[in-house]
Amino acid sequence: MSRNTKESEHNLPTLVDVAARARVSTATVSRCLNSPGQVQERTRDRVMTAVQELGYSPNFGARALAARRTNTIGAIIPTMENAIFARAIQAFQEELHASGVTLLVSSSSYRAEIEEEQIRTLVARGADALLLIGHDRSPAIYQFLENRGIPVLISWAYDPEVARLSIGFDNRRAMAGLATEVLRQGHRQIGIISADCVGNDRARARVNGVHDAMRAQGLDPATAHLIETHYSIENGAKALRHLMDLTPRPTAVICGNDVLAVGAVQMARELGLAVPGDVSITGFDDIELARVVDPPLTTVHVPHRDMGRQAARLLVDMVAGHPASESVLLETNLCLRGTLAPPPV
Amino acid sequence: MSRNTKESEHNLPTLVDVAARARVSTATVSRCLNSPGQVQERTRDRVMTAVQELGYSPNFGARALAARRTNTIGAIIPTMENAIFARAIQAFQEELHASGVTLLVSSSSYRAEIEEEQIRTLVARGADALLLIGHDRSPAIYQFLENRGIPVLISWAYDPEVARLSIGFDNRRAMAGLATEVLRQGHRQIGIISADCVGNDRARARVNGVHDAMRAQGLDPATAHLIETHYSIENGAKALRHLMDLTPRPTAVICGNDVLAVGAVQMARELGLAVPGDVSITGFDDIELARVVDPPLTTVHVPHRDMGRQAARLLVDMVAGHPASESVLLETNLCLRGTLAPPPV
DNA sequence: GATATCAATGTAAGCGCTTACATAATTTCA
DNA sequence: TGAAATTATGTAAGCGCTTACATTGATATC
Repeated sequence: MSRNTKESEHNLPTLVDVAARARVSTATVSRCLNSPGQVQERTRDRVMTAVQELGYSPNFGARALAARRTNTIGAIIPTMENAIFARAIQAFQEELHASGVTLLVSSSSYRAEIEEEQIRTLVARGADALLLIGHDRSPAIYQFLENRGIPVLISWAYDPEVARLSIGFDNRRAMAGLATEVLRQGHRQIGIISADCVGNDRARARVNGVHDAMRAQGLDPATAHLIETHYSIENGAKALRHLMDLTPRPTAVICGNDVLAVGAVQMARELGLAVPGDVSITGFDDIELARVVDPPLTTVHVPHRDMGRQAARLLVDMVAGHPASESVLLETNLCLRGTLAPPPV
Repeated sequence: MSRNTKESEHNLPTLVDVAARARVSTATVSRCLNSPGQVQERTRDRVMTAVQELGYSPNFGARALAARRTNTIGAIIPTMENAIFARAIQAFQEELHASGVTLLVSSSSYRAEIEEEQIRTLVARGADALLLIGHDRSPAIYQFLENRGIPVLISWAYDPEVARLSIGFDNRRAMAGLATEVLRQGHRQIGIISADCVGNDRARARVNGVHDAMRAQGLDPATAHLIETHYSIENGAKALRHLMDLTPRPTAVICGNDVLAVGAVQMARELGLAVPGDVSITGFDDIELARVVDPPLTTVHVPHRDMGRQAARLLVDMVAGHPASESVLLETNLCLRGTLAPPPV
């Protein structure tokens, strides 16, 4: 590229310009900006005036290059379109902001290869640490992060089996709790609508949770009909229609999240089935939708906002060299609402 | 900071390391990475092997500094917690990704001063262009962006009065259309629940739209009771309760968005009022919630996803030096659903 | 009054990369 | 076969900042 050639070249003011205008060295300007205490008030005023007059603002790349840190934390979530991530990330960002840290977010559309690419991009951009969702990803990428010394915090999952530092809830146990309640109410024919379990440890754990509960009641998990699909209201609806065509027909449908469950509830209504009279339906997450749908959804409440906030604090500490000694387990609680009742007689 | 002193110092491989290992110059490595065509296959293989073996990945800051561009576009939205922004941003990102551009998003919590700070941060980080929501912001910040030669696209708004390039819909006209329908059905006592109009041109335009429709029917806009509040289901509910205490009581409540409207519908139910039998309620945006609530919300459909996608294309063109010649107007359409009916007799 | 101490500022060496320009190696063609 | 044209690679000068270390000048201490 030709330099200083294009007419459109915008020559932004640099530290040197500010220094010249304020009649000080670049070092002094830099100090004014980074540790104002070190410089005399008279000088500082002069510098700040020059900064104002020139409309100077520091170049992040240069700063990162010279200082070797960015005060930036990256997060990669599967999608912004699910309120749970939006909510957690919002809290995460607010908390980071309070610590003077900038957040870089990307979403991977639940695609592993996109996520990997984004991890590399964020690292290249100098993210000091990363927040990721769930454990499932290639060892290579974990190795990459380790080589680079980038602290990583896994969220949305708490799995005692995995050593990696994480903050989250026990998806399996939480779902087992809900399923136990479903069984307690007398259901024996169970349908499950889940996200794709491959590469999604949270989804898998939730399905396993249902199976655990069944086994505990002496039921064969294999009798639960499982449908895997992408998270969306529409897919939840389709899956329910499919389940309702089965013989014997499930009297309770346990969904991997609220979005699927809402779709299921709507389809049930469309099919002329009463919820929970003809079929019980449960969700997971407790998003706003859950209370808006009629009847309100029986689901598992997950403290998303709290998770986001705490994750921010943990990561800031990790960057500062004080990693938490162990993973953080958050509690979920059952929200028994209108969509669950005993099976029809 | 002491260099090479801390034991924890992670010395990442640099271009120089790769060059040494592949026995070529740094220029060649750089070329392999940026314009592989320029380098002979044999050499390239050697370089790529070295890159692999060292686990090299380029330093973004250094690259931006040297190349003077970042292939990054920034976006600032009011909040991630409203599905409309999440949805648009998702589409925006997908489209940018296809053009090899990285997206940096922040959310400002609807606070002007936070937004300004974030604009400066994004610019300092080298964003090649910016996507912003709505027109309302200080002239100083527009000046700042102009000085820096940063292309800006305003979204969510199309206001023929404003010269700035934008993509969006005519909030005022769209809301006037909905309000006209409300009036046509016979409502004369109107309540309005809006977001805070100060600093929010979209909210203001929507309120004005209602007023326009009233004037067109020979009604005095001052008779419409306006409540301004933050967007949330809860606030929508509170506002409705307030409106229902008024004498004369509004027979129709026009809400600034679906979130408020959903809150209003729920509160109506709580108060034992039938919707739309006792009171009609309308929203704006057509988010998923609108169809989930019972009865489904009469609202205005806005093509969020489409707006995000097109915004990405426009911005990529702007960065490439081909700015669109004029703002893009997107069409909205009325969704007449269950919450609107003639007033009780 | 000379010296030690301290605060304020300046000097200049990089940080890791891209790219204009120089040079070397290869191909083309008279 | 040799000069010209073409292609592949190397050299080195920055990009805009931070910061270790050097310098200066003022104040405190003997």
